[in-house]
Amino acid sequence: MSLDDLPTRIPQAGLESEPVVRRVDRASPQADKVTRAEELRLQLADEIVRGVLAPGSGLDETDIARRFSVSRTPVREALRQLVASGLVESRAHRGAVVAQPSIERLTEMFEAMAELEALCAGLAAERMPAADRQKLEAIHEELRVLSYAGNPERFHEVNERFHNAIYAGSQNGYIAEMTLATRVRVQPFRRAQFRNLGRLAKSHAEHDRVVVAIMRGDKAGAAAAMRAHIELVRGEYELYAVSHP
Amino acid sequence: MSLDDLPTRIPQAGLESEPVVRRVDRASPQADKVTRAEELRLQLADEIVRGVLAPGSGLDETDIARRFSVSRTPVREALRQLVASGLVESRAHRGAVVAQPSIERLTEMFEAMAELEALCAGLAAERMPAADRQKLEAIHEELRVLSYAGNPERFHEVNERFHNAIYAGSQNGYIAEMTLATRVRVQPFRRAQFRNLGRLAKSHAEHDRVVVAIMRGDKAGAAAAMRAHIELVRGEYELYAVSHP
DNA sequence: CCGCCTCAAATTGCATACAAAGAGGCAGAT
DNA sequence: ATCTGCCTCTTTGTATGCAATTTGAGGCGG
Repeated sequence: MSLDDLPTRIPQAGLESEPVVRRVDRASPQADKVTRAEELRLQLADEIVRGVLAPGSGLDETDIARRFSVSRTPVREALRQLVASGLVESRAHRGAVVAQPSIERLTEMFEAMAELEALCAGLAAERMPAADRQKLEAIHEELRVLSYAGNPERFHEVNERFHNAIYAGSQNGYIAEMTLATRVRVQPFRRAQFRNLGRLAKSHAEHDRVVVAIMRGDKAGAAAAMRAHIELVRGEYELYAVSHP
Repeated sequence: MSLDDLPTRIPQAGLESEPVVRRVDRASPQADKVTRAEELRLQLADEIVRGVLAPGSGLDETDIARRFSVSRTPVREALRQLVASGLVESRAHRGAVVAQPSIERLTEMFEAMAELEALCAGLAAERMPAADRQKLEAIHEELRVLSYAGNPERFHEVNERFHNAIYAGSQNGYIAEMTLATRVRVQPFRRAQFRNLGRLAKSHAEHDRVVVAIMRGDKAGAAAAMRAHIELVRGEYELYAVSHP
């Protein structure tokens, strides 16, 4: 899977509850798979990540098939892929549900995310091409402005571009994908992230230390700053208390 | 997926070319899914990892279905999961093949593996329970003996137990799974690893530095030693030169 | 009164039939 | 002779029907 395949910043679907598969017509060069299973996978992943489908929700194959006007076959394939990606859990003959990791598991995922993001930041400090460093600074500046404007929605969007830029800066697509995948899997549990506006400015200040270290080529500093950032961010989250059977 | 689900050390299938799905009757507590798709997934993953199915080999759905005496449906589901796990690549209407990453991609995967293993080793140095440390030392000792005996087959098996023990020592299942998954994905390209027996002793010496650091609780030392080990190991591999379309 | 066993309903797993999309070959034109 | 366009054939994608398994409820026995 490429970085852009993951459903992190899929265009807002609005509030249309039309039970129709939304065409994912992006201008990407390699026109993607146009199979129903693939569209379903993206659609369902999007809904899970955006919280439309809450963790623990049942994913009845027949229901979903009816909802999207397809047969159960592509639904099953989409669900299988979502299981493999970690967004969905299923047991044989017992149905599938949106993944609902235990608190311990979530803690592990956050720790992994901190380490992976720190790794990316450190590698970026060493290797990021000058042009990309400038772009990173531009995004960082954009975030500064947005932190004043106080638009959590838009801040969240640009914030993801910021982190993605650092993943790419690692110059290692495999690590970048792992990191993004982890971010995506944690996403459903960080819905309330930028609710309080004070967080925006704090976040920007933390970012600043990361950016400065990367610009300096300070590998250890960038990694440490990013690790600290993620750990602080983690503290702000409302981790849904989930009980596990 | 749990650590044990991954097909790293699946019991030898021998040379029986019987086209019958082998029952995976392990004594694990939670009896696994017994669906044909799941058995196929394990079987195919095993064959890919063991090199029976070489990178680039075509995976014809109908052929596989005939070979295992099942319909195409479970075959398709197994293939989809393998695609998601990275062992198989497929394009719509064009079939699936055993993943054949480019040299650049393989290099990325090795770097990721080095970093992940180093992370695990560092965390293990900090957190590993005393009992598990003793088990690690026991495995390490076992490897020492095997490095004299000069049995590459068995050495490889115990070597995996060694690394798995360190993954587990991180006390972070998510990171452990990522690391193992990466190791599995690289596996098809490191077949010739322990061909020359001199490598066994060298490998044990490198392990020794890792173990000593972990026992000391020396996080940075353990990480550095493991990173060095993986990078040395990487140098020994014959990376299949693959051309990419 | 509690627990176990049996049975039925619902849901997933699998098989088969059909549709659609690429790939390759052949023919005709340049 | 070569290139291009069409046609066919192979392979994958989808739909639908049937089989198998789980699970809950109800009855029977202790």
